[in-house]
Amino acid sequence: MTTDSTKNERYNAREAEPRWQKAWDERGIFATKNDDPRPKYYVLEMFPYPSGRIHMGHVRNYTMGDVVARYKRAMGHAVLHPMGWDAFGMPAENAAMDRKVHPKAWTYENIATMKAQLKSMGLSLDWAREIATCDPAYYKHQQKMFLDFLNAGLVERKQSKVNWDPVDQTVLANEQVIDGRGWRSGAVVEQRELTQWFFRISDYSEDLLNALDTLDRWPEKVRLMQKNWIGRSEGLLIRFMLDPQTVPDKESELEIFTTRPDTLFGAKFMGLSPDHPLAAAAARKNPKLAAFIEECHRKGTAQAEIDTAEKMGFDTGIRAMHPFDPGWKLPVYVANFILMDYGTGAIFGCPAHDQRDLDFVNKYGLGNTPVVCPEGQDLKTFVITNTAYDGDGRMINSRFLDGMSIEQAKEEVAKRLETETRGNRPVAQRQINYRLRDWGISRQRYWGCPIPIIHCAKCGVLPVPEKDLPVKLPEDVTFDKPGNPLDRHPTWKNVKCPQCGGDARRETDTMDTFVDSSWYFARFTDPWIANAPTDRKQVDKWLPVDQYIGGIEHAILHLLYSRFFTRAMKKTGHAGLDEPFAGLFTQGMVVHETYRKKNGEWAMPADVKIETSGEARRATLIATGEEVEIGPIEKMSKSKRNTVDPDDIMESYGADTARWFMLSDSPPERDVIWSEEGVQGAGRFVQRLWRLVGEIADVKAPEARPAQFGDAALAVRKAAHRALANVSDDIARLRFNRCVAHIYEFANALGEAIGGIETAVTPDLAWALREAGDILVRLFHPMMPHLAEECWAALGHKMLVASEPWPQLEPELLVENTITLPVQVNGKKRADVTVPRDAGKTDIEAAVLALDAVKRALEGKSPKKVIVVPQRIVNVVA
RNA sequence: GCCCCUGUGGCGGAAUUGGUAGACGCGCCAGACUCAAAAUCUGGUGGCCGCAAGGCCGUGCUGGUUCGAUUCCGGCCAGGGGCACCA
Repeated sequence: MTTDSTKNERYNAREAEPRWQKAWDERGIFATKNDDPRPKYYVLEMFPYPSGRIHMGHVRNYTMGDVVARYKRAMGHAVLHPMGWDAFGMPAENAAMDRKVHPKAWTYENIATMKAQLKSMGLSLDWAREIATCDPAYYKHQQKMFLDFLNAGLVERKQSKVNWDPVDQTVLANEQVIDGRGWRSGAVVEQRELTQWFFRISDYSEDLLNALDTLDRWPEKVRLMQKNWIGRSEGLLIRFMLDPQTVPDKESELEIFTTRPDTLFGAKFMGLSPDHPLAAAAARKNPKLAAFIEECHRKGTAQAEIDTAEKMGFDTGIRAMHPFDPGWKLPVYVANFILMDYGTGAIFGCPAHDQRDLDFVNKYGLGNTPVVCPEGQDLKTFVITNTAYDGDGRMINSRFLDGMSIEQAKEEVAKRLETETRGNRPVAQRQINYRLRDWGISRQRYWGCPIPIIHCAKCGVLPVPEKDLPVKLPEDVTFDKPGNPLDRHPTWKNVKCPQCGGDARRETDTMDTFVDSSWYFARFTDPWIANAPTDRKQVDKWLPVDQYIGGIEHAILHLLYSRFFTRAMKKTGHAGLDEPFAGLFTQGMVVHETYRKKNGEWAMPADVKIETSGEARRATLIATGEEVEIGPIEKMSKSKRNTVDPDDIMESYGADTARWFMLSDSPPERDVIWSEEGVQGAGRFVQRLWRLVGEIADVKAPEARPAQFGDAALAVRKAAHRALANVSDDIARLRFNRCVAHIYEFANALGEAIGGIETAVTPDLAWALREAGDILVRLFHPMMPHLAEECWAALGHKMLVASEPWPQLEPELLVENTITLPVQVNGKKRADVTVPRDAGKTDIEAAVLALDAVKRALEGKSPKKVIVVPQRIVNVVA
């Protein structure tokens, strides 16, 4: 079939894409109305930090979200698909220090650049709802909620140990301490006790853990990570009496937490955290102990040190009495491996069944007694030397517990000790402990949301009165000195006490930026409301987010904080639900080959040319022709220079090609390898679709639907509706790589159908081809929206395909009249058999046994059994 | 150390969840068009044997369950991720 030569023009993405973006903008078709009566669908991608330019990870993330948004819109939903900026944070301050630009100017310039980049991707976003967390119109509400949380008992001020950088004069997060040194200054980090603000997330430990089971549209992996992070363990709090002759001051007992009360008869020592009050009390009388505790404090910030740190202890001289035998005295050690903020900061050590305790006793010669014996183990040969036994078994060497299982022994110990009282209190009680700690939100930083608190020498710590909100960041600050610019601002921090009117001081700490991102999804539902953080009507309407999409790196912190924050908002009346994200999808990274020059420097993909001959690939620098080594495929990063700039791809191939390639091949949860060949393949397909649609547009079809369809026409219609069914199902399940494959298949089938036309097109086939063309364009529209508009127009439609409904499936076209079943003999495929769709088992069996291939495979033997699985397979067992 | 995931052609991956292994794409090979190139189109492409028809082998390794296993169960190997002195 020949085509008009004018239709042979290539599709020009660079010209077409801005044109269609403008058309969408002018018609405002992506603006969401809060009074839209259709069923709601809220799709959200994790909003970006305005670092400067978008990267390929953003392209992947936002493409996926956009496919879902466009699909749901076509399915008749009122879709909320907003975008904003996680705009507070350290990089802006670093830029201020390095380049003398104000953080605010730097941030807003980046936002402008990145917004233009996102717009060039053709995303169907409602930009009218755009928010930036550094805007006082946003953080004012965050301050209001902080005060509400404070009133509701969800915020607390307490002392805590922090990593302190003495050069930059700021607190560092654990991730910012590298090998014991500050990541910016390189100074040795100190441990300091500071008074900080905390959100009481640990009050919700149990709820946050239990509710994970209700999040059935979250990846199992993320739920598991959160479960481990919350870290629930059941155990027993036991009060040990101390030997009065050995105790300093008025201490008389020591409370410990254990999950293994069954091993109580294997105890060899008691351990105290260096921060334990009893350790401090003992140190007051013992300078050597005090020195040891000091030594412990100096170490222990750097991860590497903790990994390799030797178990060290110091005998306090105090002796504890065994709860079941007052005559049995246990030495009380201060030990460097015991944490103050878990349990009670004190343990009893059972070396035979705990590796750390074993390492400890082996160093100090305290010995061990096994009390759990593995099933089938000979008691006489059961000795623990260097490896503790933490498996199952029977109790031994344990008096009244002997012979019991671990579970029985735990229960027996708990029962005995919780019914025994001392000073009107039970000696032991059951307790559930969580690893999750309260969320410290104080940062000694400028570029963050100010904590709305005033410190008055007379009246104490006071909230800023609501009428004075927002507490705005002053803009006249300097970054020439280390430390927090707010702290040395001449006027900002000096205020009058709202209670007594005397001189008072503002809180100069700002909030952790994770606070900003813990509620932005709620603000999107009505970003205009000025007198409250949220409009309850809109929050109730739109939340939870139906589909949240982002990187796995946020599996714990951001997602856990948001879950807590939503609960806190519920308690203070700002929201009505517990779980903000009904569906979560974590996408994989974008990775790329690395290229290394002879001198060891990395080369950028854009500067490298790849040649292939046979199976060998060779990379050379375009500029000089120097051969570079092709290295392993790694996450795109500045350090390895294996990044590809989205702008370059948009420029040379267009947004649709980039979007299509991002969705092809790799399943969305896995890493995708960005390759030049892959992009070219996607670009080829864009042109192929354009030609194919051009050919269909040339077909003269009757207005009316024909009453009858011939074989060729029916085949086209079946291919179209099968593709429709498959693609719909796969988009709904976010299996974009399969959508892509099905669209390829469909385009291949259509291409063959048109190529097979020899003379004139019959009216029924012409009609079927036009129908198939319309379906094809609407199917790929969510992935390649600009090309789809261009094709839709070429097919003669006047409306935008972006506001067209999804095609109607005709299910009867999915049903075949005859089916071809594979035929196995003894489990090996030998033939196919084609039978009517509703053929009975006996008919199929007869047809199968008549096949030559089956007779041959049976070698004259008669079959023992014929298994016929309807619609699936036939297996002949000889 | 504890917990979890993954392993299929040269490559990315598919397989209706126990029923034809390798869809679709990339790459490669051959051909058509062209003075040539680009672009495009056609055919081939897991391995081995065979002119062919066809046969044998094949989803990390190794056992098992089953008429039938990439899929389920046991053991091992390899790679990746999370937590990490949490008592």
